[in-house]
Amino acid sequence: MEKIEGGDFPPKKAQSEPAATAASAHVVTDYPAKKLARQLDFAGFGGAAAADLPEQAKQVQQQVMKSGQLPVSMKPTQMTRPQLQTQALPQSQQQHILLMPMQQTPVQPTHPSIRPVKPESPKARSRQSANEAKDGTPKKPKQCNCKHSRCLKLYCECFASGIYCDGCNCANCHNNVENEPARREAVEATLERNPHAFRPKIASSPHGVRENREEAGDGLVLPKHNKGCHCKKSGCLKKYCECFQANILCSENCKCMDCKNFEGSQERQALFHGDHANNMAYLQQAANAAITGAIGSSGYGSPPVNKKRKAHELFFGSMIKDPVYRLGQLQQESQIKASVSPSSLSSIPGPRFGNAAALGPSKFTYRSLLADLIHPHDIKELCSVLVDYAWEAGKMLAETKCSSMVRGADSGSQNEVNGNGIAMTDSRNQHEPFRNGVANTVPTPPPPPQKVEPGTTAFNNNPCPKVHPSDGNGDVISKS
DNA sequence: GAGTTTGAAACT
DNA sequence: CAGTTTCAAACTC
Repeated sequence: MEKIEGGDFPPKKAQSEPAATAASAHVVTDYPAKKLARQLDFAGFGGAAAADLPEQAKQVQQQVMKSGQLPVSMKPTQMTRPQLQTQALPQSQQQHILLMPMQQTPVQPTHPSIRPVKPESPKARSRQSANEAKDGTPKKPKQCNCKHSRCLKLYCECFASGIYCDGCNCANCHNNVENEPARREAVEATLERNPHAFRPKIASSPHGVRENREEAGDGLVLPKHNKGCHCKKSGCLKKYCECFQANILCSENCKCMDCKNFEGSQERQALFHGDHANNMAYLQQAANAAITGAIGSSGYGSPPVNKKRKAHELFFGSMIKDPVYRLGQLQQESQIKASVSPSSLSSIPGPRFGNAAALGPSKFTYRSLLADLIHPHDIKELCSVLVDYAWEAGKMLAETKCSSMVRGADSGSQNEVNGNGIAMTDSRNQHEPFRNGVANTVPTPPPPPQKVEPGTTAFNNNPCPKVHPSDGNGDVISKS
């Protein structure tokens, strides 16, 4: 029995039909007639209201509705970090950005949700680089393998990310230009079920993306899963867990069982604690994240965790079992360490070092959108240069300090940090710039080394409110 | 590569 | 809202 195209959605075994043959005129008839005006909740992360969009955006929408593609030349009126990221994308990636059907509402082409890196789906991220051409040419960030969803449900990473399937291994795909009407209906249906369906899952804060981790002096941003995970068996330490996959700690939003994805978890630490001091993958990863952070990552953004896994393996080989994951975790810690003064570190023993994840937003991204533009050796060179400069600066500052100490005034400046976040009085840091993995010298965003105060939001936000065995009462470190 | 496990999404 | 089913990714062998 052959039903009208789309009439059997979800398509039970209708995979014989050519994906691209469906005439857009009569597609998907069993979707309830939804309110077409509904807009993707891209604004959920601070996107402008539709009415606020400039005329330019409307023109963009019109263009997109015609082509199904986001004009690369679009000029955002309010450049935000995600926007910058989008613009920084190679055109080959941008071409895959597509806009959700919004018949009456202008597009918000600059919202992170429509970035081609599929920030929304951690799953998508883990395979990102696996889809890069061997020559390094960036290709579609991911390839789904959907068989039954026609790539018109959130099961499909492409669909969930707001991009067309292209080169995927999916069957009976309707997530393409040829089936735009069907796709549009699917989007509407999805939004009907969940207005936030296309909203990023990982937020830098409960209230959305924030430009800087120290924004408004509110301490560090603590990214967390908007909905939280519901893991039962994975302990939230496998990529089944969206939090884990996004490389963030489980939060109070989670309803997981037997969660081990919390700071202080020995199981979690066991996953990424290892000899990484000279791990090039780690170095590259951290640098990558640092650059991303500097360029601008919206927390949810790319945590990209994994999908660059294969690329990393290509670059560095299988130095560790799961380099990407470990890298992310390691880098997370190293940035934390780098951002905290040595004295505060030394006063906090090991795993009890409080909410480490809360201290550093590093987990935001493991794959910079510039990753396709900046090669690892570039990063290495940059790091080398920075190391040199940091070294020189450190020496100069140390000399200066010595001078002032000789002059008699300084009685104890052990906690001071230089502009690069390097504790100048800590000889270990002076001589081992990469001691913590990467480093103090990785080009981290300008924000000077902040001294993390336990009283900050980050500290007060126990990522996992549940009481964990190894965490005692899940308390936070009290500075006093 | 096939089969299993897992948890989100979809459905009832 | 809770329970169940479906789905595709992650994982294992």
